[in-house]
Formats: sequence, structure tokens, C-alpha cells
Amino acid sequence: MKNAALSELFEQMADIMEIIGEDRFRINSYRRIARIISDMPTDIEILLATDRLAKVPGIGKSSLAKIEEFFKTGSITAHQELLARIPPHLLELLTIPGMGPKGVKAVYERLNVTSVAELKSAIQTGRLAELPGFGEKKAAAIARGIEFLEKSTGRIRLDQALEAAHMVTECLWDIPRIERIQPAGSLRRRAETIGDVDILVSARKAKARAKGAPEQIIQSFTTAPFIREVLAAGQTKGSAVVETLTCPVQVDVRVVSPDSFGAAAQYFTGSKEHNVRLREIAIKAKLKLNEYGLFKGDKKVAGPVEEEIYQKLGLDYIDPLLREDRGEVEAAKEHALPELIDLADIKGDFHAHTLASDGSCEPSELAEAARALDYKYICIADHSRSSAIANGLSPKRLAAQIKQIRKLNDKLKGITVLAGSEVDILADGSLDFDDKLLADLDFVIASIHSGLASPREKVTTRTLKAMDNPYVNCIAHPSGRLLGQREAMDIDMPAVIQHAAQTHTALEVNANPYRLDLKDTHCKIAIEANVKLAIGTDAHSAQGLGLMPFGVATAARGWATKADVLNTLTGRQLKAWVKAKRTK
DNA sequence: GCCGTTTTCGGCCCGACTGTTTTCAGTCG
Repeated sequence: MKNAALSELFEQMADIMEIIGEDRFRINSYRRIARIISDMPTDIEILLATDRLAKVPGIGKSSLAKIEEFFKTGSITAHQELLARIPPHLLELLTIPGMGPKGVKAVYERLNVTSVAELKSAIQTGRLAELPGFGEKKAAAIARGIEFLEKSTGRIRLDQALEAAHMVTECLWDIPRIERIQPAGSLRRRAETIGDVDILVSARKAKARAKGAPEQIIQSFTTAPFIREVLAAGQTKGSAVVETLTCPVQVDVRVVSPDSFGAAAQYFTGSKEHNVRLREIAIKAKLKLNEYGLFKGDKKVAGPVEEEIYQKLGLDYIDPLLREDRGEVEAAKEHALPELIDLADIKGDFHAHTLASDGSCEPSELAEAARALDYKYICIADHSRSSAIANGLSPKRLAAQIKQIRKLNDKLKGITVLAGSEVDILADGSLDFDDKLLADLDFVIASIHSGLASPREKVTTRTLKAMDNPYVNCIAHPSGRLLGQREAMDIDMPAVIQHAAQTHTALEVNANPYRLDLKDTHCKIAIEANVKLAIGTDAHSAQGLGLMPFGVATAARGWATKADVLNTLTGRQLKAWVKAKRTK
């Protein structure tokens, strides 16, 4: 699948066009195309071959020709021509915070700077500060930007963003007269990774310079003990780097007035693309939408309450989890939004490890923790023998564990422990345990833990073959990715989804914030193909069961309703669901 | 470059903060 590579080409063309000063609307459409392609859950080559690509909004004749050329020749002439106009490493300068296209153009044309290293030296020798439009402070800011870039790992995981948000929120609640605090941005949308954390605050009116006045709120934030560096501190906006246990996180705090709180929440939650769609609708209705409210002329028609913004635009309320411009605006118009799965719908967890493999709890402790969460069942799914590094169970040890779990269930009330396994899918697609043993289990999840870098054909066939087994109920972490650490396998996900539908196999939504696998867009095509999602925390401890909300959010971002998620079944319904495949 | 229930031409989202500026451009989200 070449979506990512192709998207990158369009992004690069847009970057270069910005530096050389092309028409900004033209640039925008290139960026839009890049996003459409990277968001696309299906292989773009297939869309192209089946004449469906031309129907995708945002892709016109010109870009269609470029995409065709890409698949015919492996490159795009227009891209090559643009590349030839700038030095090879110039685009890297754009990734430096504080350096935009105009800045890059200036340092290149006037100082002949063509790389980050050369820019560094231009700062050190003072040449950058002398450049018109620059100055001492700007040069220093760019130097810090380079330093930040060299240290930072880019985007952070959801759990890390939540930790930073929690630290700042706790500190803000200490300020008198604070009324509301609302994390916004990609964190509120529960995107799989987060760039920076946005937090909105409103306070009851306070006298100027009193605690609770906007500037004072920003000051309380930027002088908090966990702040490593202040990036900006204005009247209503503060931006700073928060030092969390695991990593530095950029946090933006914005103070908004209560009568604009809903509009601000809408605006700062995004996504950018979703907001652009909303503003287009506003303009067509002769309204103006900004972070202060929805206006008809000078009159504010909505502002304090987020729901009212949508209502006044003629839309059903759109859950933040759906605000990605992936069809939610159209659905809201037609009253066709899904009723999203909610944490309260979850009746059990399909993926937990015990001391028997690499977990830290006994089954009984996990059962207690699951009961505390109001679950009806929890599936113990320890590793199988091939995952030797995780102390995977031999057939003999698994048989003993099954007995142990049956015994435990005799004693337990209100919760059922399901005997399961996270059985390894071996290199040839066969499983680590024979069918006879698997038949004794209540629920079987199968997954790949080795050879993740194998070619597409291989990993795909392995997964498809595993699904053919009548005892495999679910494929765990189907892509194998670890956010920020390991790329997903090159697996043909549409084929996996199609086969899951045919074989009555669920696909896991692994709730661990490192994984979130299936990812949101794949969840959506799985649901459209009538495949059930099984959310599993992959817990290695009792606390690990608490990761469930990440999985629920990811499924919901893929438009999952209660009916799409296996975890909402009662124990009895689940048993019937498992049996249906075995007796097929 | 894309698009059309005002449009096949002429539009295309909006504001805060910063720094370098004597009134605004660049960057960011």
C-alpha cells in the first residue's frame, strides 16, 4: 500500500510551492489531497484501478493525472520539477518551530542557508539576526526551536498527553473563581497521537490583576513548578513546555469568557478540517463562526454552549471523537450520525495476562478488578509457548490453567472468568496449540509476534489462515504497530477485514495507548464490512484493565455503535457467538 | 488546484502572539 508515500509527495509539493511563493489556495488543495490520501483506509491503487478515485471530493483532474503517473512510473514529474528548484535539505528547515515558508525562503535566498546545520551556524555568527525581518530575539527563538527539535521525539501518546493535561488542570483548579476547565484539541478527540495539549479555562469575573483575571490565570500556569520553558504568555493565551514523568509536553492554556465557552470548545477541539467545514456552512447561511461565537451580523446567536453552535448550523451535535471531516458533517446534516459506543456499554475485557506468562496478577485478582469495573466477564489470554520471552504457556500449562479457571469460577459470584489464550500465529499461519486444546477454551485470540517485518503477502496470508481456524474468535493487534516505536506490519488490512467478515472472526481494538490497533479508520471499514470489534486492554496487571477507555474511544472514532462491539454482549450472547463459528 | 442550491469564474476560515515594526508580516493552531 503506497498511500503514505504518495501523500508525502503531495505534502512535499505543497511545502516547496510555499517556499517559492505559489498561490496559497493552490497549495491548500495539495495539502488537502495529501491528507485525503493518508486518511484513506483503502489502498489508493485499488481505488484508482476501479475508477473510484475520481469521485473522491478534493481530488480533481490534475491530481488524478499525477496519481496515475505515480503508479505508472513510480514518480511524479511535477514533484521532480519542484524538487529541482530547491536544495535537497531545505525542506527540513520547515520542521523547525518558528521557521515558516517565508523564513526558509529568506535564509535561503539572502544567506544561502540550505540545511539545519547551516542555519545553526548562521545563528552563531549573528548573520541571521542581521537579516531584515529577523532580529536577536527571533534568532534566539529559532535556535531554541532547533534544540527542541533535536531533543523531541515528535508526537506523544494519549496517556502522556493525559498526564500533562492532568498536571495543568490540577494546578488551574487552585485559582479562585475558576469555573470551567476543558481539555480540547486532539486530546479531546482522542486522536492516536497528540502534538500538543490545549486546555480552555473560564473564570467568574475578577478585577484586573486579581487572581482569576485572565492574565493572572496565564501567569499561574506559566510559573507552575512543572514548567520547563515558557513559549508565549499573552493576555488570554499561554504556551509552555510541561515536564511530565515520561517526556516534555507542550501545553497551551487559553482563557475564554463564559459566554464564549462553547464556541471556544468547538473551535479549539478541531479538527482543523472539521472546523473549516463548519465555517463554510456558516458562510453559506450568512453567519460567521469564530472562537467567540456564531454571529449573524454583530449579533451573537450561539456561544456559551457548544451544542448550540451545531444546532444553529442545522447540524446534529457531533461528538468530538468524530470531528475529523470523515463524513460526520454530512451525517449530522442528514440526522444519520451513529450512536457511539460508550464505556458504560462494556461488559467485559477480552485480553488480560496473568503471572502464568508475563502478567503480574493471579486470575483471581484480575477477576476482582473486573468485577470492580462492573464487568460480567474477563478473558484470561496468556501467551502461548512460542512467545518464550513472555514465558508463553505450553499445552500442558494451558490445560492446567483452564482447570484452575474452572475451579475459580465455582467460587466467584457476579463475574465469569473466561479461559482464553493469546495464541501465536506461527510463520506458516498455523497456531501454537492444536484444535483439541483450543476447543477447551471459551475464547481464543490469535496474534503475530514474530516476523513482523516480513513481506505483505506473508503477513497477510498468515493472518488470513489463522482466521480459518474455527476456534480463533479474534485477531489481536492486527497491525502490530507500536506508536512511536515500531511501524505497523505491511499487512493488507482490507483483505484481513473482508476475511474476518467471511470467517465470523472479530478484530481486536487493542486499548493499550502504545497500540490502539485496529486504528480508527480501519475500525470504520471493519464495521462497514459487518465485522465485530473486540476491545481488549492487553492488561498485564489489575490496573491495566483501566486502559479500556482508550480502546472504546478508538472504536468510537471508527463510528462504532454498541452493536458493533463484542464487549457489549452478555455472557450468554457471547457464548452463542463463539459457538456459531465452531458449528459453522 | 478544486468546486458549484448565489458561481464554469471567482471565490477559497479566522484570530492571537511575537518581533520587528512606526502600522504590520510571519507563524501557529
